[in-house]
Amino acid sequence: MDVKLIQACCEPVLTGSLGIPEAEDLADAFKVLADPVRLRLLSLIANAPEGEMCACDLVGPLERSQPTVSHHLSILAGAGLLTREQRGKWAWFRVVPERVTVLRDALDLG
Amino acid sequence: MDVKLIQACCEPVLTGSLGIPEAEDLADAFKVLADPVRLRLLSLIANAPEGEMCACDLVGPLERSQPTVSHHLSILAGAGLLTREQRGKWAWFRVVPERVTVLRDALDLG
DNA sequence: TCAATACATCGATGGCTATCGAAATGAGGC
DNA sequence: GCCTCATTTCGATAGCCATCGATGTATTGA
Repeated sequence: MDVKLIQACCEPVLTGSLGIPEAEDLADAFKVLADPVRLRLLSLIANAPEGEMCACDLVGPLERSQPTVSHHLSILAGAGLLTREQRGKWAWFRVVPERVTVLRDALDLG
Repeated sequence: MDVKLIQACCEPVLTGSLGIPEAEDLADAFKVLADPVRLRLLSLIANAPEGEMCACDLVGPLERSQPTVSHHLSILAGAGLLTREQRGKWAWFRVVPERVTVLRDALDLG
């Protein structure tokens, strides 16, 4: 995947005319959300007790191989939807709600 | 594409634990938005003078072939994001804002 | 009835991506 | 310096999807 940082780029889709580059950026951003494994990763991490989770505890619930989970975590982090913090040999992830808000705002109505 | 009707299915991603089927439905819905041509179609139609546009006036601005535009219009209509009305030999499309809202709500924060 | 226009469908193709096993990287502990 | 464990990266594969040309269908007007 084309892991590009999600940024506010434009008026909401329905209230302003969307240029070609803006449409491509937005489409890339939605592409990150267009996978059930990534949506569940976001959900699991956002609802974790301390708002964070270790990668080691994410493989089980998702029923995917460890490399696959790592792949999706890296896409989410690359888009800025997750932060990654290394503590010893474990990697801990947190959701960045502001990034989700950017996408939500793109769907605002006039 | 798996053109499935977009429906409110679940708690927002970040405030409730997302089950497997709900995650798949949501991912399918975001997949519809994850294409620059479809985003520009939504934008063009939503910002048209009367809130509607004829398919014949959409091919030009998009710089895609007529079959390709027709393909994307059918995916958007299948997802319920557009309505299609046939008038004589022309097909007119309108945005259904409530469907967009369903996706926006899925991105609400706790 | 015929030609022209608008749009959808079909079939094929090229590119992208999710997935996995295997190998590499890197951090702790002994 | 080794060994182990967590994680990432690599290479390969299978399936999906955007795209287009060609064709089919329907409507309008001459």
